[in-house]
Amino acid sequence: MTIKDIADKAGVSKSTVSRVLSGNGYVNEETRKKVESIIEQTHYLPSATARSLSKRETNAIGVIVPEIDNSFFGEILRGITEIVDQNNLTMICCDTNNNAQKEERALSMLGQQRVRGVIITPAIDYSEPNAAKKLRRLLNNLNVPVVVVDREIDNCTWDGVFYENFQSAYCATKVLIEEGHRKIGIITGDLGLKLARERYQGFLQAMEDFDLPVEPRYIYRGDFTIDTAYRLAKNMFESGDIPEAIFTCNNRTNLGFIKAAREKKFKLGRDIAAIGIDHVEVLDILDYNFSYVTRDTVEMGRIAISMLLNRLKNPDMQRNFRIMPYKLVLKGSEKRTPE
Amino acid sequence: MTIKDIADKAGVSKSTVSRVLSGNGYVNEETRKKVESIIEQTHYLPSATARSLSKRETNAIGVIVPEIDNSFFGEILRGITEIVDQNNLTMICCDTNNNAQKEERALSMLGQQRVRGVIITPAIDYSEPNAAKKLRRLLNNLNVPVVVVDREIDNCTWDGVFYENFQSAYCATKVLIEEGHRKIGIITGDLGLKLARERYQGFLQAMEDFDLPVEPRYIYRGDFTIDTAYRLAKNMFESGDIPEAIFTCNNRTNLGFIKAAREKKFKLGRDIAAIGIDHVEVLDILDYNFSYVTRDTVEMGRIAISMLLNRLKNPDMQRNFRIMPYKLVLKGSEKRTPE
DNA sequence: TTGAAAGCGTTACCAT
DNA sequence: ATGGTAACGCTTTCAA
Repeated sequence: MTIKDIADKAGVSKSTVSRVLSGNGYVNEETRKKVESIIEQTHYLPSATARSLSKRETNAIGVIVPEIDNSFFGEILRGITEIVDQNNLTMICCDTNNNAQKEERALSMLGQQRVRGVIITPAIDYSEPNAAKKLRRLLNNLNVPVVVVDREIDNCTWDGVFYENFQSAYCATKVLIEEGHRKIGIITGDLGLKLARERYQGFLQAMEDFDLPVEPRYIYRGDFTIDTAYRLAKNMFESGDIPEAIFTCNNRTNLGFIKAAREKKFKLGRDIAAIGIDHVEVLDILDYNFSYVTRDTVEMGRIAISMLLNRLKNPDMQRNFRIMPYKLVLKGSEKRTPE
Repeated sequence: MTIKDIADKAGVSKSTVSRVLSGNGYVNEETRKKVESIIEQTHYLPSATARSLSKRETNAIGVIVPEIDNSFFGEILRGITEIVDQNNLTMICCDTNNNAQKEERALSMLGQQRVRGVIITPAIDYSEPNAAKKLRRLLNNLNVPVVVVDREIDNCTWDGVFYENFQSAYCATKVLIEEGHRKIGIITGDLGLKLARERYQGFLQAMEDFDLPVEPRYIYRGDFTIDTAYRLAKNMFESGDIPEAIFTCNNRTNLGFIKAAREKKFKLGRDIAAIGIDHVEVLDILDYNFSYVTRDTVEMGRIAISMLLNRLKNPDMQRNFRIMPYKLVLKGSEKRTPE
């Protein structure tokens, strides 16, 4: 079923059908009705492929996430789809599983699909030293607008939505300090990532500003995974040398820590104080007493796609660089009050 | 940058370039090298659009989920992307937010994109009476293989991956019964959905088989949302007429119930027994004592996409209809042992 | 207000 | 082993 078939059935030319389809150009009311009814009857759907080729432009955008089954990205995707839908776009979605090689293939695929733009949260790459450079080259090669989400790419000029990493970490640490804790530890993220370093810096700065010593033995170097955070926390609890308070640096790290604490029968807010970065929906639902700083993740998705659309409309506008503000949510775990 | 440009630079014809690109047909080793090096240098990426138009076939598949930010679907998508990636396919992803109208538009979009097949978990639709019929018509109109996931569509013959709804509910209920509970309640899902009815039936059958009376006042009709389950459970706790054990029918319902129980200071496994359907990753991580029956969700995604690929290869094969087996995971909440 | 025809970037068939 | 060319299903320009 092609536009030609419709034209024949309606006794008009392809051009006319094309006009009623697109709404561009003049077409007699009678013929329009006629054509429309035939389209209706036949359930004709125009080929986006042919249309794209002819117009030299698709209506697809590419989205690359590193962990599609992480609720954080689920929420980002929810925000993106809302607006994609409102604008009659098509979302091509890729999951890299935090693997740079998969990311490269995804980028190549999106290039071949001639997407109008891409929204990306880069994969964490441990092995490759100049991974950022390569990623920039690949993205540049696409020659379309890019919006970077959450994880910055060094030395790039693309639009992006990020987070007040330093400030939120500073705030979280300050909360612990103001509760009177002195021996404060941190389970960091992968310090190869800028956002992890920023969070770590926020912690250090707060400690310094309040004249508290940073004890190296209370710095636990994690990698943003549940397993590592769990292992580090478990070792900590078993070591007997336990800080009064712990700051954990993302949703996975929060969970790894909480798991270990539960296992070791350390009750948050009583035996040890704790605060983290990022919310975990289920903990909220359960009114679990874990305090944290967080942001509106769904909104981050909406902002990312909006930036992309704006850039498409106005390619020369100045760089959009949005930093999501943090919100502090206290649930009691920031305290340490033996019952 | 088109195939023509590459051909010119290499001093050969488009045909030859096309051959080295696709690997089909003969091409001299020397010229191949030459062409390949030019492709390399210029970062040329062939147009999937043009290719699709010419070959009259895309390499895209469409995936429609009702709640992209629900971890259940996050896991399904993870399974799908794994295999999509291995097969050099493109995944176009749509979220319907459980809205039939959005679903309809998504289907139209996928039709225009000429996807090779679609994997769908239909939206729940409360208003429309003959929604199933309409959905079948829309899917039929696409004229491509369909794989239905988790939520059945009445009177259809498409391949599908579902769940042992009846059996898992029966098993869960039996666990409660064998723990010695007599007054057993249920928070159902939306009984407009077949899978919710099947789970309800499983409950009823187990009660009957063990000669236990089903008390209408302990049948709480939910709709698979956290909020409704929470409200129902809260009312139950406040009513004073509380069953000894409760069976909850999906991951959202589990959470709504647990929330209410926590709020009312009812400790699972001590003050009230409980068991649910579906796992909640975070509860597992925390070793929360909530018992449930569940399935391998990521695997469901893998199975769905595999079915689609098989059907594409062999259109006439008999219907694939896979029922995921349930696994029982006991964590203590099935008991009711005052300390 | 309508139609004819060229063109979009590929593939595939037929010659050579 | 390579090149020429028609075809894929649309849009768009130009002419009528």
